[in-house]
Amino acid sequence: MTEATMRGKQPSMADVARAAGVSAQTVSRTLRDSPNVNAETRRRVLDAAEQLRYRYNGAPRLLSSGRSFTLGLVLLQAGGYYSRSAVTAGVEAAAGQAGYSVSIATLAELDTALMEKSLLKLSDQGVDGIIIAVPLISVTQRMEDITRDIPTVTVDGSRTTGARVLGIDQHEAGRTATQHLLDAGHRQVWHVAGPDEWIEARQRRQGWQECLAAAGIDAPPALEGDWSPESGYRQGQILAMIPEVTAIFVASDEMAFGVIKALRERGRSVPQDVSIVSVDDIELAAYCHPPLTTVRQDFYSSGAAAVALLLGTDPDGESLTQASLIVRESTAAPRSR
Amino acid sequence: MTEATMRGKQPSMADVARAAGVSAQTVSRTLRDSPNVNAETRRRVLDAAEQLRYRYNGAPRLLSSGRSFTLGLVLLQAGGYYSRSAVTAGVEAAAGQAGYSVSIATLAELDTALMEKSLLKLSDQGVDGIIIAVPLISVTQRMEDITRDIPTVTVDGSRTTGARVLGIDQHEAGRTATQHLLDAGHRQVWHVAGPDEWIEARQRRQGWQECLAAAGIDAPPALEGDWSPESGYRQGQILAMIPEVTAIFVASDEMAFGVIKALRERGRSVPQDVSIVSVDDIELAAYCHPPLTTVRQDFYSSGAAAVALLLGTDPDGESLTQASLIVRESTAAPRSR
DNA sequence: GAAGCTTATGTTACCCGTGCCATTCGTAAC
DNA sequence: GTTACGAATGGCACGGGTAACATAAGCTTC
Repeated sequence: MTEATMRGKQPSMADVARAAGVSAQTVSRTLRDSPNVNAETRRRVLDAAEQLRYRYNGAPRLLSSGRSFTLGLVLLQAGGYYSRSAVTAGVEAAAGQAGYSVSIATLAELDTALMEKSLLKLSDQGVDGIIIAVPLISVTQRMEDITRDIPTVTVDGSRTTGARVLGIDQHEAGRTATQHLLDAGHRQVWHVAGPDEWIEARQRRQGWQECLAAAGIDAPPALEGDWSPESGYRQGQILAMIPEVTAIFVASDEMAFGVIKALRERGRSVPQDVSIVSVDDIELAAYCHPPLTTVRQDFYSSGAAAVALLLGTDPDGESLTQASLIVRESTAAPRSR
Repeated sequence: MTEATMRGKQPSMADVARAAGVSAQTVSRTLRDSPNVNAETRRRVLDAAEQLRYRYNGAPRLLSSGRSFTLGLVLLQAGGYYSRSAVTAGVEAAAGQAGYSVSIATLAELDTALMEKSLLKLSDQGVDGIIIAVPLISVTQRMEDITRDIPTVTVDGSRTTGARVLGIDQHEAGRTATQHLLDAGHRQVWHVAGPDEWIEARQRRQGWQECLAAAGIDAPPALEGDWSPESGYRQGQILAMIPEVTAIFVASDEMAFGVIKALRERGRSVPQDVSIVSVDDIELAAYCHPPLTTVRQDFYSSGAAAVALLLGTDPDGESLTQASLIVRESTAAPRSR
């Protein structure tokens, strides 16, 4: 970068202090709403600051007090575009509300070294807290170190010693989806799961198993995708070849798109031949054919909740938004035989 | 094992300097890859840094040199989830490559005041550059001030005096899509455009008009959505009632989902009755029914290109990735009458 | 061998809020 | 009247890199 980012020199607290006829310290106190400032003095300071277009500068504070008012957010680059965006928006909104900025670190793939690197990078930036929205495949010593030193929340349910955990109850989502299919009259429910490293995926699968077990049904083997529609398509091709399959619980909407495409190509229509329930309720779920019956996840809120948990804003702790079933047209009673 | 490794105190450059028997300045030079450092000295410094687990601290640099090695990214919260994620990923990857961090600011909606607030916030953080990925509805003085002081790139084509502009040629996308429909034999092409504030939307519309004009066809009035599938659905309901409509160019995949749903509900099938071409090639475009013919946009690359432009990494300037037509099954020849 | 240049390294001031302590003043308590 | 105390404010050192300048060698060149 040839052109150094030469900002015209901004006024400092000292400038404001001079203009207001007080000391820099008083300016600092005024701007931080310290109680011991005379109302008249405060007014003079604020006027001067306004006059000079004074902009607060966080860097020295980070130097002297160690607080940056920045939160770090770790995301996975591939897949789950919708949920990623929504979580980000929720985090950023809640953080902004509390006067914090958000610095992001995206992982090209799930890899311990990359994760370490991202955490180090955030740590180097002096972030006051970290939100990890990807699964921790394996926790290294260095990761432990960082998450012990910096308050951390993981929103996918994996944990280190230090990190607190926030998660929508994914068992519930799995049970809800499966039960809906059983209620419709299906005798068996198949499952296309997410990657086993993701706790969300594991919990949804467990919820599915529990629900089947409660109904006295032996669960068939689960198929595993990677959240992408393409992986759903591949697993769907397999399921399409099994005549007994009449109901499938797919662990994400995006994979469900792929499953439906595969079924259609094999001449099995949804929901007449096969019913599908998935999870997420992405925006497009209502606009595909057939519109997806799905368990809604409120990603925006969980992002916001993660921030609240991190900053201690929300003393209630885990006020998790419940997953709710949205019934559309991808589910129906099985064809009577 | 020194006391510096105890919790709390991070070692500073001075600590490293002491351990390596050099001055702090030499440590600084070594870590910044300054050329004027003896190989032997460099080794000693790096060894000492390694030994002490030295972590670089960016705050003082921001103080003394005004450089934060952080870039700001302004995004719109709603809609366009896919493109937003992809742009973010591209920006973050390219920035990370160059040693920069990315700080995000999401706008709840397109609003001048919110935009100003976001820019101010980024400016306060001392970002070295800003990437604006939303349209500037109207440019205020304060926005001008900030974008003059801080290098800025807008990726949607809108501009301030200071900002440089990076944009995929959206005229071309509009022409390509429209021409494809004309080539298939359609005599008229309708259009569902994006919001007029977005330069992308305007350019796509212009491309469509130009293409029709070149073929000697009077363009019908364009309908306008807001990028959301829901808005596509509403406009689709209107188009479905017009018997002569046989071909529609939709300004985004997500709106196309809505248009197709509306057409289907009115008994008009795609592509037998109506052909659809859209823009973006989001991941799900290939997995809906019918799979969308669409003009691919490489958001990831444009995010990366924005960073390159900002940092001057890419001297070629605007090395824009071309938009390319992906033909799937939402287009066909019109029914012969 | 002295001037002139390059390379390697050190010294010092500075960036700008904030923590800590000192100071002043007014007032309540004894 | 003197002590005690809180409120309001100022003074100053500090944090950890970095720019700018200074210094000390090593090497050319005539």
